[in-house]
Amino acid sequence: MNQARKAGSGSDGRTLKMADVAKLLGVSVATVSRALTKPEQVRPDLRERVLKGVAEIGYMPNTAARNLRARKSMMVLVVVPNIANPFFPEVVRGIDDELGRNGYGLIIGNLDQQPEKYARFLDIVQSGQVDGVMLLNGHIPVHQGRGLLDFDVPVVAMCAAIDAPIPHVLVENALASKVAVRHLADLGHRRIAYLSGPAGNVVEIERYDGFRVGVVAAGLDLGEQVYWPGDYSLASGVAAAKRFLAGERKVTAVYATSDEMAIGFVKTMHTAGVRVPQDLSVVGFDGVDYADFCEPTLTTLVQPRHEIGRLAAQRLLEALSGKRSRKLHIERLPVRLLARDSTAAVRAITQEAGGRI
Amino acid sequence: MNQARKAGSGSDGRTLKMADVAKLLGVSVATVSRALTKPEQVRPDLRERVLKGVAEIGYMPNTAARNLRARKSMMVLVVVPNIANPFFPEVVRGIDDELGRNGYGLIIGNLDQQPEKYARFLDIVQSGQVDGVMLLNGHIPVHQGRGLLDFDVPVVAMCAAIDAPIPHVLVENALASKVAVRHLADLGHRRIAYLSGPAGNVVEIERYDGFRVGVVAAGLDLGEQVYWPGDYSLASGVAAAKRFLAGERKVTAVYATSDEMAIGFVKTMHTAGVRVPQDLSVVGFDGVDYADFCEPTLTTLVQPRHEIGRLAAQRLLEALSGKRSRKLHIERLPVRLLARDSTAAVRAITQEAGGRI
DNA sequence: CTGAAAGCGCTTACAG
DNA sequence: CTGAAAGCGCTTACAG
Repeated sequence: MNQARKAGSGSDGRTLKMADVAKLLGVSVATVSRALTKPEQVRPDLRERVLKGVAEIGYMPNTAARNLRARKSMMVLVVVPNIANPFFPEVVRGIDDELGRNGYGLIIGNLDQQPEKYARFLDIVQSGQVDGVMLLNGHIPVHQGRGLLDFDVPVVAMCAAIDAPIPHVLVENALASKVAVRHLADLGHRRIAYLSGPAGNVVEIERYDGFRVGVVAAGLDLGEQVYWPGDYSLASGVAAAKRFLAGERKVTAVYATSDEMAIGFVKTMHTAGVRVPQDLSVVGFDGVDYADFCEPTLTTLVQPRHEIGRLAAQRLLEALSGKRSRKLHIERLPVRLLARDSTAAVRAITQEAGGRI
Repeated sequence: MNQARKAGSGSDGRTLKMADVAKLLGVSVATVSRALTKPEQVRPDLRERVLKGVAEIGYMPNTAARNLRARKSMMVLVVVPNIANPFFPEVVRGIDDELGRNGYGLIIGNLDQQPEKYARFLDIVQSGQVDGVMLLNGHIPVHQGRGLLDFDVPVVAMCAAIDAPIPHVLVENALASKVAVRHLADLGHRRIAYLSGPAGNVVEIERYDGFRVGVVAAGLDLGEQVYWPGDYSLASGVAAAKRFLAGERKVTAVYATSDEMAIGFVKTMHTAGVRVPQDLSVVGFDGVDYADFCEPTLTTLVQPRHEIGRLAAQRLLEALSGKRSRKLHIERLPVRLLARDSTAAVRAITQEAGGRI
């Protein structure tokens, strides 16, 4: 027999349970359990002996049994609108860092634009598989009369606001828009198109409001700015570009409220022979990685994605430990303008056109 | 009291358990359990009555209790090297589609280049939290003497080969390289640089082997081709570009074995004033989304990411149902060349240089 | 501080 | 086909 013994299993190959470990160490099951979960309740010398024995044996408690008895799962459900959107993974990493440090695991619920998935998320909550929920999707999961808030779990929202009395971690959307307008105005732009997010979306409302405030603050004429409808998607950026190309071209700059839209817009412009930033300056929003791969590299408003996740996870942990209940509590993180190559001064642009490369 | 009653809870607010439901419906707990998990064992009329009652009450069985008793979790661990790499989310979606259809959930283990995370993954397996494991990371998780294969769970590998007797779902790497070389040779390129993956990596070996076979098959001189070391990362593409710029420039085309490397390479070239495809053609590998956002859009070998995930999940399901045991079994999916703007004919290029835009 | 025992909420032989 | 009962592997009052 040169086959290695299975880790944490007896000579009969069966997985060891706590009773086996207790017998092996000559203590009670309760003592093993306490040494593992409430070490301060066991006398130091005994505790060390048990812990050392457990490590040597390679024992690991059964999660289902522990969860059943302790009535908690040490798992959190993270609802993401679309995991393929490059914005979210970094937020999830922030969540994972903070939650993992505290012993919690993640179940990622990828909504994938399929609202019928809400049913499964609610099942996960109702069946006790998670102790808390983090919503990045802007909505309370609801399905056939059942709603997430009907269950007794802590919930926090992030990235997108939700009309419910729960803690939120958002960014300074209005301020970010002001900064974008200021950046463009400083470059001499007087007429800017605002490429919007989905109508009715709270984040969108904040950004548009900030845009108008920024326009006034920069001394531009509100009546000369243009509003283009969009929905954050690449496709809506492409659509906006096509409408722009087909109509009068009064603006010299575009402020797109997502990088995806900005990139779809720029690509379509280039295909049509309109150059960015020579003919048109473009500002994006989010700071996704590929905003630095495209050409020109995209000037954008960088959201602190990791920090958003980390802070929201912290708020959930507070709720899990009973320190915080369900009530509206909005925190805002700052957004940073990262000026790259998609924005340039209005006049210099016209002169230098074609002078590059 | 206009507060809605909590779903699946009694008038006292306590969560309903199966015994409560059974009493409410006037049947035994066993019957409720069977109606839910083994409906064919219950007489149709009774079954319907129970199922209807369960739905009306809004009852959902406790997962921990079910897992403990049934000795399974209906969860699968998916080990991903780096979830922020845009290649993986689509593979994970393929897995999720197939596994979800069969009632399994996913725990995503993001390795994030931190091998110490293997310890946590092993804990997840050893504590019975998952029934199977899918490895996209090219390695068997090992930590301090414990190894994944020491546990009695089905394991399948995908995307990257692993030196262990388990099912694999890979792509036609060698063939893909041949196709890339053929594409470049058809455009008139005679000297190609091969930008490699990590040395020793089985997938890399296959791709390089296919490259050499393709060179010979296309009638090119093996001795005139160039090998550049890389590791699939954006940074290694940038590094290769810098070395290329600093040395003799003998090649007219580059075959990068990842899109990340290709994009890093092209960006660095452009910054230095070398144009793609006018001065140099570039082929990538993977078919990530942003290969279509960069400029020029990247000619690349598209991997069937969703299908890789789906097929591998299917193999795991077979193993979970006992139809398949742990043994080496490699399946290969085809890779498709998607010709875009980063490759062009050698002669036409030189003539047209600068003629664009 | 430690141990014996109850019990978390299910599933599944077993008996009828 | 249905039900009564054992038991999955832990944690946690409770007693000492």
